[in-house]
Amino acid sequence: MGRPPCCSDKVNNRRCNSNDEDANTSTFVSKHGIGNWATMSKKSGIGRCGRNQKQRWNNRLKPDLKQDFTPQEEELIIKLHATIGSRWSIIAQQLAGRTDNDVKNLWNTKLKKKLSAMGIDPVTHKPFSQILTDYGNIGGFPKARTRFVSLNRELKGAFMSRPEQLQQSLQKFQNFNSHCVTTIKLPKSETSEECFFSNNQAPVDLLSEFEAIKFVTESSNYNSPKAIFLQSNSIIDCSSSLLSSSSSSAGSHSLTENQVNWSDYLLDGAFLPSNIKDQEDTLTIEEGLVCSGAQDGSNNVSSMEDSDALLSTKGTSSSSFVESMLECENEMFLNFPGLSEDPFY
DNA sequence: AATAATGGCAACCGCGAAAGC
DNA sequence: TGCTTTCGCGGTTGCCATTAT
Repeated sequence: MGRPPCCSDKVNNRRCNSNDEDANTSTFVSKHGIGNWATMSKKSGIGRCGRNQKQRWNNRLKPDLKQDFTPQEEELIIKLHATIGSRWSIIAQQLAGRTDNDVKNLWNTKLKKKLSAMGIDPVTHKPFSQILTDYGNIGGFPKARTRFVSLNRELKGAFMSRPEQLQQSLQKFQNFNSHCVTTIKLPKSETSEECFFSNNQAPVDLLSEFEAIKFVTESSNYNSPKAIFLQSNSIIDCSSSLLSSSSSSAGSHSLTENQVNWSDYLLDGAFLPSNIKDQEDTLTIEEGLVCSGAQDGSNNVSSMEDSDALLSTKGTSSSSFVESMLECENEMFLNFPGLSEDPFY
């Protein structure tokens, strides 16, 4: 009847680990490899729960574990967290030699505070001011938000267990994306597709694909066409150091190669002041590209002055754009029926 | 110098899904 | 098919070192 119990003896679940235990575990693993930890616990005679032994091995004893996080890794963690939330195991798999526990601890002890200090909510990756604004405006577009949650639930399985299916889905999405771009008559920059997909790229760059899905999701959110035109360059290209960027405020929009584009850590183009966001839909696609710096394929974001200048000279015809986006959205849900499902059923 | 507060890291624990019988 | 256990994951807690008062 069922498997034998792993460990029910709580007495042995001590919090401390001795060097002897570690050495014993390492010896056992080197001899027998990694397998049934409950069995290992018994055979090794350590007297610790197999589950704890495994945890100890994975988190501390494994030979390929690294010590300190680099600024690039920190940035990647922030970016991935902004996209998929606290899926530490998935995030950790993108960082060689890192454990989910390490990533989680880094986030809780360092990165969360860092973002908060920058005025960015580490949960939503929006500025606190934006959250306060939203708080007074509850009831916006729950449909789009629900879809994003649904996406997150599906991501793990899609990325971790069915790579071939993922490639197929990505190809489908790429076709859809191309069609969508054509539909809304988007002047396609040479790098725009490469940013999100590469047909020959293997293995799949997880961050890029997350960005792509985020791209679709944002496209279905009616509030920010800006996000559609932002280039999704590699995080490594984006900046060199989060640590050295304390001087780059949220309002900084003119970036050099080594500066952090803090809007990358936000969702839904949240840095835009509400008065700009409200008028944003009135931009034409071409002007949107100009605003986002996408026309030249660079990662630079144009200055607020530029945006203001454009906004001040624009008309108010937004219906064609909205219709285009709705059309794209409908087609997207035809291609990806799962997106329309309620995440809790 | 003593004590309290804080921060960082490692381990613990509960839950849900998967797997074995 | 149902029960039981394992496994993976993520949130929480405990411990220790450092800093502040």
